[in-house]
Amino acid sequence: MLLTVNLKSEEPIYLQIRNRVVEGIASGALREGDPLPTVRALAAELGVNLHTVNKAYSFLRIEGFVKMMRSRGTVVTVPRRGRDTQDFLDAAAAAIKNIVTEAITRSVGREELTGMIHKIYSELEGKKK
Amino acid sequence: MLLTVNLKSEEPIYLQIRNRVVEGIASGALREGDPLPTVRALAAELGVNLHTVNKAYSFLRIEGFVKMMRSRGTVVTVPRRGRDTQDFLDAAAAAIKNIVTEAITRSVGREELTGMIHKIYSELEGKKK
DNA sequence: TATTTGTTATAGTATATATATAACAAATAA
DNA sequence: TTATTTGTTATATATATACTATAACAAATA
Repeated sequence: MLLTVNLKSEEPIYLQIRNRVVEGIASGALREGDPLPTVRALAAELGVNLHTVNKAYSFLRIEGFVKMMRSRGTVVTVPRRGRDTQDFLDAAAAAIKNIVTEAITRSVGREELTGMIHKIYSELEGKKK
Repeated sequence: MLLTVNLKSEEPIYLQIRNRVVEGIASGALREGDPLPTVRALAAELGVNLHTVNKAYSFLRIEGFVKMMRSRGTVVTVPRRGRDTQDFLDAAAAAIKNIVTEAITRSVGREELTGMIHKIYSELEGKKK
């Protein structure tokens, strides 16, 4: 199953679901128009509450990753470059600032961090066949 | 003042304090042995509770950034490479994975992210005179 | 007309963040 | 010795977030 979660993780369940969907889109496993499980079906499959899945899907909708349609279900939508992209870049810059700051205090060089970036790009884009 | 916080931010106050100290160490503004304000003094200066500052300092102590001594105060300690460094690298890899994943879905290239890394390294290391 | 599916509404539990007071313990200062 | 400083511990309260449990509603579909 593509959408799995770790109930013991300190990362909120709804964020784990959200991240799995984004990863699916990034790797090509999920494409424009692909249906996601219904909120009730995924909740039952994961052993969590309906509202937890609904929260994940609602976040994804706000971010432009899915389209929810009552009585029809939820499908994947690949976002185009737009205002959401700028929001992402701002958040990424803030997160990277924290990472780089601590890296410097621990004598971790920039090659080690840029290496992580290249590694994950390769892993995910490699799956896009 | 070096240690400032935004009380309206959604980032917890104790984490803001923690991050300001790490930034101070990264930029060279804070060095091994430098005293930090007492928990009561900084709490009064920022207009927050004593326990909020204590929580920030306690996290910094666990991470190896400060040494707290009852009746003497708290001083900066620059961590050396060790087990804490590996914990940091693991956390950094997880955070970067999330960033890269979303970047791919938004057609943001790796140069844009590695550029952010180089920019912040330069800004912080440039201050070290 | 019945079913499916997202949506909304309450309510309850647990945890995290922050505050407010108070008291304690150890080192230092007077 | 005594008083002060400073970190530490202990309660208690308030708010927000995460998650669960039920129930009902609304719109599209079968």
